[in-house]
Amino acid sequence: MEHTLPTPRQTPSYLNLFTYLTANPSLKLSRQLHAHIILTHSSVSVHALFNHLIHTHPSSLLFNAVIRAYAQVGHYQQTLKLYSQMLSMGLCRPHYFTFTFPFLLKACAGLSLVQTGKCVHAHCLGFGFQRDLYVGSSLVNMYAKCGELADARDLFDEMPVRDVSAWNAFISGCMRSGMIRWAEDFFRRMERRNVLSWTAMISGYAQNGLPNKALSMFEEMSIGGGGSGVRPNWVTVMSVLPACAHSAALEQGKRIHHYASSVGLDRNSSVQTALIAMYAKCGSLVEARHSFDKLVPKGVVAWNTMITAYASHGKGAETISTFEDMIRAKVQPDFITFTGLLSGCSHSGLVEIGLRYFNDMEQVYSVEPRVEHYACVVDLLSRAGRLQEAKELIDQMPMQPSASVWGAVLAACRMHKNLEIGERAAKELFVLEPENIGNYVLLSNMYAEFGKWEEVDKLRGVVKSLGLKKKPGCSWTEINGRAHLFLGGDVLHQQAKEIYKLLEALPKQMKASGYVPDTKFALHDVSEEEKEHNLSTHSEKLAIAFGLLNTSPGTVLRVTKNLRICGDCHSAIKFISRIYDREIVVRDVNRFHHFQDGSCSCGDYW
DNA sequence: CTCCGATGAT
Repeated sequence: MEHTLPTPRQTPSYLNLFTYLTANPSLKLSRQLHAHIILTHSSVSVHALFNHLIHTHPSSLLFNAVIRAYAQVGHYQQTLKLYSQMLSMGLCRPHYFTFTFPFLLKACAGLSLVQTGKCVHAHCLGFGFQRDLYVGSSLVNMYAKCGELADARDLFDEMPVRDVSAWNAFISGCMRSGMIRWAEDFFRRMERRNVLSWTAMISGYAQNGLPNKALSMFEEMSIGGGGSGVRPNWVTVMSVLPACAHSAALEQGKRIHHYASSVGLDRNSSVQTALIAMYAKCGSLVEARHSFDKLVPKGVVAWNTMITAYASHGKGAETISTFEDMIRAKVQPDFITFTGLLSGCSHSGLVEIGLRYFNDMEQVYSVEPRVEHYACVVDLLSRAGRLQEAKELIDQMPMQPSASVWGAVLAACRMHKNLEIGERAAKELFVLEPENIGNYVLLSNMYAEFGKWEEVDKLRGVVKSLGLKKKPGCSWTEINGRAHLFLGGDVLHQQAKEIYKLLEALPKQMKASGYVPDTKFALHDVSEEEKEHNLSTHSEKLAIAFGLLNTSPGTVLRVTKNLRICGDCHSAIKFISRIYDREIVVRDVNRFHHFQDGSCSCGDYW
């Protein structure tokens, strides 16, 4: 009769477990220990037990069993440590290694330890496993995951037989290293593709900033791949949702949600978590919250997602109350929880509360502050205009300030028109990340605001000599499931005439109700009149005008911009929301703005 | 036994 370990509700005393396992030496140890690690979510008792067993019944079978168990639950350091311990005890019966090497290589791959991986590779050769299919796939995977694509390729070519896993391993390694073309090439050359092949491509596209390719690949898989019997699984769905989130493709996200429900994949908690994030990033906090409420039990990632969602939408009170709910639910926060919480305080101007959480995070919540948290607090102080305190905090940091820290200072200096500290921050940034165009643009914009055109020219020269290119601003909006993209000053659009007509009428209407265009956001040294015109053609305005023209009254407009929203546009959109009686949700690189009845959810604090 | 894996700030 098959013996089973007790469930966690009846967690055995250590002695019982020990007696139980030592009394049954013929039991399938791997399965038993594996089950125990999973059920108790802890390897502590197993580890202690193992140490006793190894002194009473030392055998390579026991080592292999535990190595396998640790590898399968992702405790890779333990996996590798046990292997070397085993060798040092003189236990190396080769025939047990058949199943061990793939696990060791998985551990090396997971930890990105290419040197250790090479050692294991040598052992594989030494024990004569170089022609084994699983060892071969595992080696390809190990080298590919560690970024050693040439070695991976050589091993792949040398395999006497290649199954679909070897192809998949190589493809996902290419994607991880950003070698999209190689991945595409191999994917096309495959004779047989399984669900992992498709998912590797989809997640690879999503993670390499090509959300549209990820989405079309998902479509192709669902329609074109359906014929060959490959259906998306929960990993596929979980991987494609960030692509919807990235491109703010709400309609497509809803369709995928619907698909997931129809095949029962929406019961998977990782899928549900990805749905929360997708809805939040597509601008629909209501649906995000709805998915969050349906998810039971909620893990730390789900809580983090909801907290961060509120933070990015500028809902400070909700950010905090969700965090407090999480604590009450006895879920241990992690470092991401605090980046969400602190940035939420920052976006909502809750300076004192944010500082209190920062002080409590280590003592009360046992989360050690990292440089990201300092960046959030520096942002919190700087945004509120407390630049001096921000500088003092930077001086007291226990680690080197990162680019994000100085980046927060620079952005706030622009907001508060502090050229002196801004120049200092920019100087640091030019050393820390000389290739980041954004910093030059930001400083240049500050010089422009101060009318220092010769400094603007100087910086422009620096940017040119470094060979950096300015990112063109663009905005897009989704109508009937199709995205419509606009560049600043776009005149090529089919409806350009109507769009410009609508926008040209705006200044008059606005001036009549007391609005003054803020030309400091037009950053070229040209006449005031021209500056006004430049402003009227910013991509976010074009996208909104297009939305007004093509949706029925009352429809919420959702616009996404690839850069930070412009200040003049911000005022104009507030105005538009009132005269056209529309709710307008704008997502920029940093956060969401909800415009309604002449005001914005950010309270002009951004 | 190997191949696909969600949440963060600036």
